[in-house]
Amino acid sequence: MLKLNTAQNRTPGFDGKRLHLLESAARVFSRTGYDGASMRRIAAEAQVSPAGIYNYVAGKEELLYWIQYHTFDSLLRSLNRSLEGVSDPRVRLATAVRNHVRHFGENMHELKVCARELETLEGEAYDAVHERRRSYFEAFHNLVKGLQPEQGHQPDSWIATANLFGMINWFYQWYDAGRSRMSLDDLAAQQTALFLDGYFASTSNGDDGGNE
Amino acid sequence: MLKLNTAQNRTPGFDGKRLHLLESAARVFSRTGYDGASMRRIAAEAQVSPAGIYNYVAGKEELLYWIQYHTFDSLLRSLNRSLEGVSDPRVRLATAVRNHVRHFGENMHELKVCARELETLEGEAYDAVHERRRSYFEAFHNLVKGLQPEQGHQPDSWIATANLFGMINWFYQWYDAGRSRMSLDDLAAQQTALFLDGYFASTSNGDDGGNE
DNA sequence: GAGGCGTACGAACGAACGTTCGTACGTAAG
DNA sequence: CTTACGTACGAACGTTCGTTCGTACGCCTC
Repeated sequence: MLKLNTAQNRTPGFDGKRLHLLESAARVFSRTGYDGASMRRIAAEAQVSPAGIYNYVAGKEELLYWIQYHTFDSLLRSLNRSLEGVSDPRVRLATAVRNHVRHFGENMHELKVCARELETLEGEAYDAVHERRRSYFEAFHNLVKGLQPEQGHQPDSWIATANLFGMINWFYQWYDAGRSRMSLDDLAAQQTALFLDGYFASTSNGDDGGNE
Repeated sequence: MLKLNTAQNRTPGFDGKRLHLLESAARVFSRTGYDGASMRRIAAEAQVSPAGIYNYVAGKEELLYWIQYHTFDSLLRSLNRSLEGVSDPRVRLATAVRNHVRHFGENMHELKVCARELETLEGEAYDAVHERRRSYFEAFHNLVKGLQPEQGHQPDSWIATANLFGMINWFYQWYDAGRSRMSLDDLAAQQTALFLDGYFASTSNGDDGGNE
């Protein structure tokens, strides 16, 4: 199961075409869901014949796998990059949330697929994506734990992180990038403030809650 | 489209059997998604023949419709019931969250379907469910707005409510009722405290943030 | 017993699914 | 020019889908 399309003799432009195919698939998946999306529709979206898809991926399953793996991997990568040189715990968390929300806004289709089809893959493919996802969550969990260096043990930090993930993942359900008057950065700041200081403090202050 | 199974001469037990069918369908939908669920599997889960389903509903679409409509409707009903006689704004919000989380825990399948298949239905069916969903959200929005009676206008209360919904809706992704050491009520209290006072205040206090 | 109706199911329908096969075209190496 | 190979597609495969049809059984009313 899940025989990946291994490296072989390729034509220049192969990678670019496969990337284009993955983007098209992500669009269709985000619109109709994984099961509701047909290879024929994906092919039409990518302007290829249905059979032509199989020159670039081994099957429908691998399309979803690459989309999810690439998304979590690049999320994690850009997170680590944006955290470089930032030391204040509150600012670090704010940076992470901003990175997440920006990534969401710019790759709405991919992340929608990642949020909705978490349990679709099975076996090795699921495990591989799960590992990246877990790493990303752990990164956030560490940021949350880092908020309180004075306390040795914080039993609820895991659940607090899970709730934070709820806020920053659920917003794809209601946020419309083109139509909203609020920018992605403003939204991220508000979510950070809400998590750190709660609704009262984050709204009675004019700013985002005091992160430097 | 969406011709509902109108009231006709029924046998006693008809409603009970249909309810049982809806519960079976909700289980299958929550396991494999709407598109991934086949009528044959739903029939097997309900211990009926595939053709027998059509004695109780007009089709697959109506199964999802009834599940979603009934879920939001009973959520809204139990919310209003549990708010009776509660006046303190913070306690009202805590009550609403507790009601939501309890309902989630007791009807995991149905609410999972409601969270994941929000955009599956179309036309009149979607509109009917959407109206119930909107009413439920508005109820929460009013509770949030009620937290600050002294301020006339709170522009971000809508977004804050949406973020609160993120917390209390996303937890089906990680909460395992049977395996978690935290009760549903404790979780609800923690989520309320997190929303009201933020991570610092809600965890440095030992209690749930001061409700009652 | 005869008739009507609600309920149940096996069989079958056309449609759509993911995927494979055979073939054709274009290009780079021999 | 010939050969080899990556790329592309139309056609077709077997399977599964949601749904319908015809029929049979059980129960109530005459």
